[in-house]
Amino acid sequence: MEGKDLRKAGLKVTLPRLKILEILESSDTARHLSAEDIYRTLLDSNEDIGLATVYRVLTQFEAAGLVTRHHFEDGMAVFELNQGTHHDHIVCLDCGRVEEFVDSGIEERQNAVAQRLGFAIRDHSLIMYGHCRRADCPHRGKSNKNS
Amino acid sequence: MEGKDLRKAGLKVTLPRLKILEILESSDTARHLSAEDIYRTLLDSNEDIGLATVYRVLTQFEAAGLVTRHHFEDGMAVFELNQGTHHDHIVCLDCGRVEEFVDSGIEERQNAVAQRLGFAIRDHSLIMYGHCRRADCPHRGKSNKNS
DNA sequence: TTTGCTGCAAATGCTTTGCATGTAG
DNA sequence: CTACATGCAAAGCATTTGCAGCAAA
Repeated sequence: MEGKDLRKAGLKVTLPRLKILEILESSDTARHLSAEDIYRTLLDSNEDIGLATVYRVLTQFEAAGLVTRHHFEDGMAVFELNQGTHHDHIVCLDCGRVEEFVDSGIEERQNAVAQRLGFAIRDHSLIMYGHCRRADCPHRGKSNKNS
Repeated sequence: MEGKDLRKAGLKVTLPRLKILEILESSDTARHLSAEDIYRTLLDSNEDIGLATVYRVLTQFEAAGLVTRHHFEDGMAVFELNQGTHHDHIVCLDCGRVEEFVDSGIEERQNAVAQRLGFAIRDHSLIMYGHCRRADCPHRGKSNKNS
């Protein structure tokens, strides 16, 4: 299936890469996984894949444009499958849930600002942090991520 | 002078803290320093202050609201003296220069988005990365910071 | 077969911490 | 004098890398 994507990226189609791709695809709700998250998921699936490989594969995927790496405030990097559409993020400080959004107005004004300051923008990152109002969000003060 | 700020923050007025505060204040152009930057500046001033202390002091300053910690893409954290006014950042990928800006339109739309998604925003971070067009900016591919 | 991939363990780089000493209040 | 600060060295954590063995094409 998505072995094609790997080929196109100049990467051999191997089990670790397919598995990791699969995990990134299947995580519908919280599609923003750290290397550790993915590693643990692999262990749970009885896959014998090392953490170093997870990092290597994710780095390669990033270089190939398959995934994007984000640095949220907690330090640990999270990876997200690229679906072509650009979007920004809003992170719940209580439950760690991540929502995505696009606001064309924000995008426009960003470009205007960049132009005014004489910058040729190559990339940008907008992340808002706050408290969501979902019923299942535990307001425990400290964030507890991964489901 | 700013010993007051320290007192108000519940921190004893010590040489390391004053010196670090001073360094953060005096860096007019590139006011976004990493712990290492500050440490080296201290060494250059023949101050005998350990790197661990720099980190401890900066962390305390952050907790006290005196400085803000930013995580730009290169991983290393940078610290900026808080001057009350909120602003976002645009970073040059070539020379590492950081410009600050505020766009009320962006702020407004951010709030609108947050409200629409049911989030109570506590904080946000908008950073743009690009190439500036300054004469003294070396387009050397890799970023070379500190003056 | 040949090149590239993997696992493991060791190394890295930034940041934090334990502990004995020093110093502000 | 007492509590908090500091310096140093060692620890911690996420991430990267070296290397010998393995697997895809």
